[in-house]
Amino acid sequence: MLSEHGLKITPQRIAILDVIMALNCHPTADIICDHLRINYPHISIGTIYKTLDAFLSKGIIKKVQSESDTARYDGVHERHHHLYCAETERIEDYYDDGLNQMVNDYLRKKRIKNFVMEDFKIQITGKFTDKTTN
Amino acid sequence: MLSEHGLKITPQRIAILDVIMALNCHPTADIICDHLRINYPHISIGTIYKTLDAFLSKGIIKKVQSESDTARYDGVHERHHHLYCAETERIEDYYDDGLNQMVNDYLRKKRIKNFVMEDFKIQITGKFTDKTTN
DNA sequence: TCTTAAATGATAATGATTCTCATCTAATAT
DNA sequence: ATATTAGATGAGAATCATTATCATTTAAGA
Repeated sequence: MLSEHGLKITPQRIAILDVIMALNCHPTADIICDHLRINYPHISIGTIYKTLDAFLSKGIIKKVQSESDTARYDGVHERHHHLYCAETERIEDYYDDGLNQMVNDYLRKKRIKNFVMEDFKIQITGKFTDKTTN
Repeated sequence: MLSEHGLKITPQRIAILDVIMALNCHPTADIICDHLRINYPHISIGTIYKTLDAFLSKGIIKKVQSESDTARYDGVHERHHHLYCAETERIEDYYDDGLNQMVNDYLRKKRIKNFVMEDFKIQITGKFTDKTTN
């Protein structure tokens, strides 16, 4: 996966990618760091940020769009949207192919003036009625 | 508007609200500060942040969801979505009642498990083909 | 194995946002 | 109109996330 994108393979990068894929929540850099330190006590937070940037620019991960001040990352590639509770900052993935197609068709046909659409994301805000598992 | 929400009316708050409504882009706290300083050279950036927070908690303004590190604010109340170019960080409002209704109907009918929807927002990412006016 | 460009780690620097606290002021009661 | 007071302001310090610096180390190809 790393070499596919022309990134040098290092133990740190493998570990970081593993953690993001294993935690399939939407972790902050600090949360990623906490998990890495278990097996990798000396990894530097700077390295984590630089690696996350490298992954972002290659499209291996995405930043989650949110209103909060600390960045959160997402390793899921399939097209999906987010359920978001402003109160608790909890974010869950929402998969819905029917919704994707419907909105995609609509926007493609619409042809927005002065804009070429590449992608879209829906944030569905509200309240969760169950408990977190993380 | 301020008294409706139980906020004390001060010249600073009036000025801040005026600036947000006048600039109908999606300004950062710093940009708001720059504009305020023209008529209000002594206003403190701390006051601006505190006032923006007060406005947010009353629902007078909204934070824009984005991937960037600096918060941007939005004073528009009608339901709308955002056109966003990652490269230039430009954000434009996108109004589309047909889209609103279609997605709203779909999601209401769907009844997402363990979640009560309150609202949704669509970020349409891509590239602008014209020049900014700001 | 050698070479080298790139990655890492430690730490300093930056920039946005929040906090503190003494002073001031809007709103209400007098 | 004046006094009272809870809440707002301004200036600056403090915090937190993120980025930059730079000496050292390492992956990858020759």
